[in-house]
Amino acid sequence: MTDTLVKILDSAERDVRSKGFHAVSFRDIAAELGIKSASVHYHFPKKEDLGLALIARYSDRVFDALESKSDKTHTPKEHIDAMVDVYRSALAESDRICLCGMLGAESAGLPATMADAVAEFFNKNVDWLVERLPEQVAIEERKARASNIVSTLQGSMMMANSLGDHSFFDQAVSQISAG
Amino acid sequence: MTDTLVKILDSAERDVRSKGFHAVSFRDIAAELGIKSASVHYHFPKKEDLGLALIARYSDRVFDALESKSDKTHTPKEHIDAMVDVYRSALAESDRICLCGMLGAESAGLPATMADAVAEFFNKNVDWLVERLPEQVAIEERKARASNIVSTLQGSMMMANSLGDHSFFDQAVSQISAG
DNA sequence: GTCTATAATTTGATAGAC
DNA sequence: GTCTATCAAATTATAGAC
Repeated sequence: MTDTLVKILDSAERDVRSKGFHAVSFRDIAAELGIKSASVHYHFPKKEDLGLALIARYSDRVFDALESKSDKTHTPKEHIDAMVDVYRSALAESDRICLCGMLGAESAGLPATMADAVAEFFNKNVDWLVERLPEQVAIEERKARASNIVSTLQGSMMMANSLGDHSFFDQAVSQISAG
Repeated sequence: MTDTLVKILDSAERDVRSKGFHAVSFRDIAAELGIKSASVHYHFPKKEDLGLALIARYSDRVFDALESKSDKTHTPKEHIDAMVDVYRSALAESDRICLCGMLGAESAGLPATMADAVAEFFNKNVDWLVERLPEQVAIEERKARASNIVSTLQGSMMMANSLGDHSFFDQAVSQISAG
């Protein structure tokens, strides 16, 4: 059976991804698991500890999925498609936006350690793409294309969520060029 | 001199756009103006009232700026550039993301009236572009392009904010095609 | 319109029993 | 590891004086 720590992270991730970090309380999380808030504090003494654990786990999951989906692929187009699929799945499976999309918006109101971890997630996303875009394209152009793609994925997730229409995501990302 | 109501809206907008709706309190806003929270409640009895007023004012400002910037322009490219400029100015002048970008992320944790107003803002943004893209392009394709552009603007604002680098926005939106 | 005062609730967090 | 109990602070919101 799943242990409490994982259940706490699962519940907290759901809550943060739908309402934001400040709108989620230890009591909310505890109540969802049928335990007390003091038990949540046992696993994560400070809210910041919980936030950092959420970001670390989420980032690992995204990059594991990226490696897995692009395992046997080689072309830039296939790598772009892999990232689009990872984001699409994140939206479809949870009906929620990206954890770091939420925290990136709230950035200025978060502990600096969390804001830094979120920024690192974004940099890693862009870098992952830059390394897989066509070599013959100038590095500055590759950076621009990668920045554009990750921005589009983040923005379309947020808007699809707000509009209550997942097809908005597909519509918006359909315009991402093969580069 | 500016009256209190406008000062409240200005202060609240700054706070919500940097930390999120739930992270902002009536006391925060009052303290910034050197008044008491009860005085803020006089102008906006419920927090929801304040939120709705913020969205209405922000939306009006954006569409006024769009009309103004695209006043004497005619081509689709000029209209796209106008919208990019409006978003760039919103980021540059405030060092903050779009109010509705923040609230769209927090959507599920907001009063339904606010979530609906935010969704309407996004729909109006997309529609504004759809009406200005080339007529000869099929309507579905125009919708996809418009959705892509607004998504990219929202996403790149959020990421530029998280990364503390406004040039990220310029890099990402430089890829928006003239269509 | 702004204030003081306060109610009712929620929050992050801790001490200590089991 | 989970609980009860509790705290200090913060939150939305209201009543009523000025």
